Amino acid sequence: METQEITVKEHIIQTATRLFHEQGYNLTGINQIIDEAGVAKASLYYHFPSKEDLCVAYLQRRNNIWLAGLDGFLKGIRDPKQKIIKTFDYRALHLEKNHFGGCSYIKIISEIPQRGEKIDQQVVLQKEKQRNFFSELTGQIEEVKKKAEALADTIFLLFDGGTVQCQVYRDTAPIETAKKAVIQLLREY
Amino acid sequence: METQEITVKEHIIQTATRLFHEQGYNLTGINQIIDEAGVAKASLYYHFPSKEDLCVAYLQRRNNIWLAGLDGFLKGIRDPKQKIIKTFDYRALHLEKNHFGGCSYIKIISEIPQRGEKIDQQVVLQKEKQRNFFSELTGQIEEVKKKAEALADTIFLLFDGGTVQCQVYRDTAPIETAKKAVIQLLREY
DNA sequence: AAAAATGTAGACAGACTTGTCTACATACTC
DNA sequence: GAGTATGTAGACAAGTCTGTCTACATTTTT
Repeated sequence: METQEITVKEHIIQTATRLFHEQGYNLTGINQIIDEAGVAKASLYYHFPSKEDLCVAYLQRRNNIWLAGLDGFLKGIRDPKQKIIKTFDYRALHLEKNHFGGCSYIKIISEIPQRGEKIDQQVVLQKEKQRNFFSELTGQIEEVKKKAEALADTIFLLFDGGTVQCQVYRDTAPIETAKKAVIQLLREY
Repeated sequence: METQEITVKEHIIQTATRLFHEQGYNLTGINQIIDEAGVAKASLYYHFPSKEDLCVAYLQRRNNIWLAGLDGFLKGIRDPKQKIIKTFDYRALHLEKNHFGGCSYIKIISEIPQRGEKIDQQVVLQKEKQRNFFSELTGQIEEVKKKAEALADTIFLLFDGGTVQCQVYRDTAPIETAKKAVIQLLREY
């Protein structure tokens, strides 16, 4: 386990991530996951008590990877305004790479309507993390201090709006439009 | 048939609408629809060749009702800017009434990943109708003429962003924030 | 060397799914 | 009055689903 970097558990999550995102959660069966991952069913249920728990792990991991990748993409940029704008470029690349599958979190709560349960809680948690990313940056813009939270909210709306419309139209145009709107918004300060 | 206003077919669509929106498309079975509608299975398949076709009918009907209801809500308002702003108020009411279930079209393409098929085409069609609603109004704002399309795009981004975030947070706050951003945007002209 | 952790392979239960089919009833049109 | 359209009731096929279980293999830790 220490010798090979990728464990069976990790391999299961990676396969589940791909399938959940490409086909959706409800249309992806446990049997397909173990087939494509090349593992035994007992191995999946050894690491994850249920499909629901596997989904929670997928949601956590996905945002961690997104935020880490974004961090690398923004490396070297100091200006918080530029960081915000560049985040939309990263989003465009990410959406294209993921075949315009949309936002994992919005997708999953569209499939799983039971509110207050594990998956729902995880979605709210991860979306809050995404919002906080923007509000930390708007808080660093000197001229804006008092309106930092409201500005972050508006940027986050454009971010999610762009993401879901890219999903609908299978094109990066909406997120590019969102980026332009954000640039305009930041120019006011 | 002519005597009673609500036909069996209509009753099926209404029940499907409620269930598709509350539980999601994939988690709602044909059997549940006919049980709750109180109709026979053969009646459903008499009016709709398949579940997919029922879904298309649901998507069409839903936007027609939304746009008709919106039209009534905006009756008496002349100023296109005010119409746009009031649309966000109507959206808030609508989302609350529908228990923050989000946008039917974004939900359904999150569940059904097969692009290019009937349902997918219907989603793109209805989202285009929604976008056109805004672009017709921005086209009526005298001062803005040349930027009308770009302005409509930004408003539509805020509209969808607000809608999906209301779904995540089960609160009208995001669509209210979107409304404020739109007001700010329109003040520039 | 014994024990615990982690793995494979696949049968099985019980419940669900969409769509087809038979058999029959009612209502409206010609 | 015959024919068509629309309706009910429910069995059925053929497939899917999640999760449990048995039986056994390999690796790691104690």
